[in-house]
Amino acid sequence: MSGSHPMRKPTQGPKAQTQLRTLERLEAACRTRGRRLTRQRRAVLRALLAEGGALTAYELHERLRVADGRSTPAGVYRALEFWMTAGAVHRLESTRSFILCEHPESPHPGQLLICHECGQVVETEDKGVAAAANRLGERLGFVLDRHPVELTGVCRPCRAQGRAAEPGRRPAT
Amino acid sequence: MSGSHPMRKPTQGPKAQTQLRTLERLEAACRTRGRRLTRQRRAVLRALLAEGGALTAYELHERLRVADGRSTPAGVYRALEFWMTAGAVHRLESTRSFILCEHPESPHPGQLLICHECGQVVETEDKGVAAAANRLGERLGFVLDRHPVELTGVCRPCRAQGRAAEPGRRPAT
DNA sequence: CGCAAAATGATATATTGTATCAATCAGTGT
DNA sequence: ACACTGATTGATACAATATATCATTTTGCG
Ligand SMILES: [Zn+2]
Ligand SMILES: [Zn+2]
Ligand SMILES: [Zn+2]
Ligand SMILES: [Zn+2]
Repeated sequence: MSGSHPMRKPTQGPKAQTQLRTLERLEAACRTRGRRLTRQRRAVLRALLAEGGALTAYELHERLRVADGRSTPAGVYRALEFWMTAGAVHRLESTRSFILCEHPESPHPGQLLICHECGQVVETEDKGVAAAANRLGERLGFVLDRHPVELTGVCRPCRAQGRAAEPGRRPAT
Repeated sequence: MSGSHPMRKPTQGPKAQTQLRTLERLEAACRTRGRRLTRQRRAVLRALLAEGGALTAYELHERLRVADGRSTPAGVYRALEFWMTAGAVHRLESTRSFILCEHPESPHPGQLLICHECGQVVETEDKGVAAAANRLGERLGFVLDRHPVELTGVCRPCRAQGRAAEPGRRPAT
């Protein structure tokens, strides 16, 4: 993930501040509900926050191993599973990576816009997309779940920098 | 894929007929354009057609190996890559599997509705979802590519059969 | 035919994700 | 503080998914 996209800047802007508060809230909520807030789980959450973007399980493992040699892939996956169940982390299927949820306060059918040039991810809660998807589901007899919808494309900065050839699939020419 | 979802019936209805014609058209188109239509590529396409649903690369490899012991995972992945570039096959990121495109005649930003109980996949070209996604992309500076959007949920038959507990994520209770 | 480009076969390896089970830890009641 | 109980971890092995490399074969073409 981060290795293959060296362009992403790990800014610590107001978004990170908001996430930090959210994180503390999440951790607290966790404790008071019988779920256990452990060293490893906390470490995974904080590593994702520090990164400010998506990381693969093994990238997380590498980072955690620096501070605590006992980290294992299995442990990282277990922690990720825990946080996904809690709604605090999303899995990006298209890049096999994981990212902090930006609105963990409330359940939400969201969208994840992913730039396949720089790896940037933006999370939204667009009513239009959600409604259209639900209508489509109804029409076809599907009850959609609330996993965020992944939309891939090219972000503005990447287009400006000339990366991003033709968006979309090449026609079979 | 098929192993984990024994409920899917491999119907050979009118859809399969349509796909067969499409397949022949695709194969012919391929030949006349300098792209080579080879034994292995044809075998992959026909295996997907015979299945009538999604298969993982290794499931394809197993099927191909029966008829031709020389099939390798690498070869299967190469053939899949070829057909995806040609727009004839879609990759389902959420299940790491591959499926024939149901409308390969024309390029399309489509949707793939995936039942996570039975593995059924329905491909659509819903204007509403496409438009909403594009509007969202514009608003955020993203030019979306044309990979189909994956929507997961539970299909009607599966809901009727009592499978499909609560759709969506459990709130962090 | 004889060449060059495309594709394959064979093999090795990288990446991503789970299973198992004994040891440890966190919360609970005494 | 102490022991009890179930959740969690550490350690290890392994399964599943995907790509890299390169010599050989096939294909299209002059
Ligand atoms: Zn979210
Ligand atoms: Zn970008
Ligand atoms: Zn399609
Ligand atoms: Zn179903």
